[in-house]
Amino acid sequence: MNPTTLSENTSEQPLAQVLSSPSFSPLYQQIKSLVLQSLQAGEWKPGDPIPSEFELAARYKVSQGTVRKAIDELAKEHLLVRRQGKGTFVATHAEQQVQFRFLKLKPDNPAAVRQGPAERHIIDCKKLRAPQQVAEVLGLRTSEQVFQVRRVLSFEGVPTIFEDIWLPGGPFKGLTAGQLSADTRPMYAMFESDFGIRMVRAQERLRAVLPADDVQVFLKVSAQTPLLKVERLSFTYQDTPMEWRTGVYLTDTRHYLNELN
Amino acid sequence: MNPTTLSENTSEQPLAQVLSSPSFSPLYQQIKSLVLQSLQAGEWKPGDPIPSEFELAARYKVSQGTVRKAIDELAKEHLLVRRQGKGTFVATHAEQQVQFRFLKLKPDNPAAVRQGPAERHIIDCKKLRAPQQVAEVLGLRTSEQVFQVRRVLSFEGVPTIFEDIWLPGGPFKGLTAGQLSADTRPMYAMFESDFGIRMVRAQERLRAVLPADDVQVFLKVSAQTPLLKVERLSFTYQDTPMEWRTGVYLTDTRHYLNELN
DNA sequence: AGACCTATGTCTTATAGAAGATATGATAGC
DNA sequence: GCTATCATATCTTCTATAAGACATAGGTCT
Repeated sequence: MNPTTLSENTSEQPLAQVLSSPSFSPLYQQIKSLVLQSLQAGEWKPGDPIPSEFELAARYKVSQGTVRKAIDELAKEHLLVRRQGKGTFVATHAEQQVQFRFLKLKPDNPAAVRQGPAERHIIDCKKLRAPQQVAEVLGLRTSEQVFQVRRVLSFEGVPTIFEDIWLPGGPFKGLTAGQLSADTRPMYAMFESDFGIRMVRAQERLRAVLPADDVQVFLKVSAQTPLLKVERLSFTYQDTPMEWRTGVYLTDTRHYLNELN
Repeated sequence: MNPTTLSENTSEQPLAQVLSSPSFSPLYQQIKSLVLQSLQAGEWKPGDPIPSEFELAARYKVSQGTVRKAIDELAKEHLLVRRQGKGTFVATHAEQQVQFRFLKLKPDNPAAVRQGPAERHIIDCKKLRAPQQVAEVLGLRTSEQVFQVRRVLSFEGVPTIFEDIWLPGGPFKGLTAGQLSADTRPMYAMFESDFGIRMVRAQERLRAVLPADDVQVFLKVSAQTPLLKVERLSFTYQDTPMEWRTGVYLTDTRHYLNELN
């Protein structure tokens, strides 16, 4: 027997990969992958507790410490949340008041304004064939359907963000404008509960631009107002791109905050 | 005996903090702090190896595994670099070709241009009393001296970045314009080798602006060209602010890349 | 309500072997 | 005698396992 990779419940053996196997990865990394698969398969849903470390250890036939290291990493990536004395839970966007997980636009003077939730206004929600560029970034064919959602976010009545959101038609089958308007939760929370899609990571490209004609109208700004353009590609499990979003932010009284290390 | 915190070499006891102590932190966190202190004190200089895990374990009177966990975290924060079979080394900006650790301005089309190093041009380097705002962010008094460095970075001959850099006069005593021009390494590498100052983390605030008059000249752009303004506050060990930098980036053929998770 | 038990995650210690890097010494060939 | 090569030893980090002490949360029994 020569298990270079770890599948579930194969034999009674400790399931340690053989030495100098062609492509080596530590045991705890393999466990991490297996847990990730269960996560993606929906075996445990957001908010649910996953089995205890000892149960998982028995299931994968490794020690509890190895499971722990795998879970440690998943917890650091915010895919799982540990609660001492209770268990380990699948992370969810719905629960916490992290209003917008990826939105990092902060008021310049936090003390002056009380940061209420943003007011949201859906402009439209259309279903259409994927334009060339959208198909490319989302890994679709141009023959496939996508949703296009356009909306404006306002803070204290001031229109501040205009967003153009593209979603693949398959996974988001049944999405409607009404649903988008009615839901008061963050958009990613709705993706999770209504479509079972959890965004895991994202990549943003920032630049400074001047507003296009329609943006001038939506944000009520002149053609000379510089705006922060944010192109965001969001990924779900397994690094599958699931959302392509381009937004323009008004940054006269707010800024995009970024922590580096 | 009731050691709630861990100091070096106190007694022969295992040095575990007492239970339910008022402010509790795990042992490995305390070790981490101690290592951090040695790092800051310059006991081990950038590039140097630190003592082996067993040596540190003996020194702090804890087990090797605890030291390991402390070092794990420091390595994840890029303060230390582990090399299997060789040892653990103090991270340095000098070595790697990570040309600019915090600079995330990437060409839109990486394939088209071969990304050579940026050409640097120092405009001036002055020593003056800290202006109000600079004093505030750097935690100085307005009576204290600071250096102001202004420079332009160009890519393939195109002036792309104009930066205004403020450094506290004390730690950077002796800095000259000539030194800045002569050094071909990244600026943070010079800070490290010449002044023993290592930037550990930074915070950036981004917004879109139109160029001021002088910026128009330096970057050769019109008054209507939108620019990405980046205000960066960099911290050294112990979260001490050590550099205040405001830059404007030309983002017509480049973008600021950000990874979120 | 209070005392107690149990299940869970957390922190520390300990042991063992694997793997990479380096130094040392023996040996073979010239 | 000198040098090149190989084997070995030793030091390092890396991975896996195991065990005990403890904190926290929930339930149960009195």
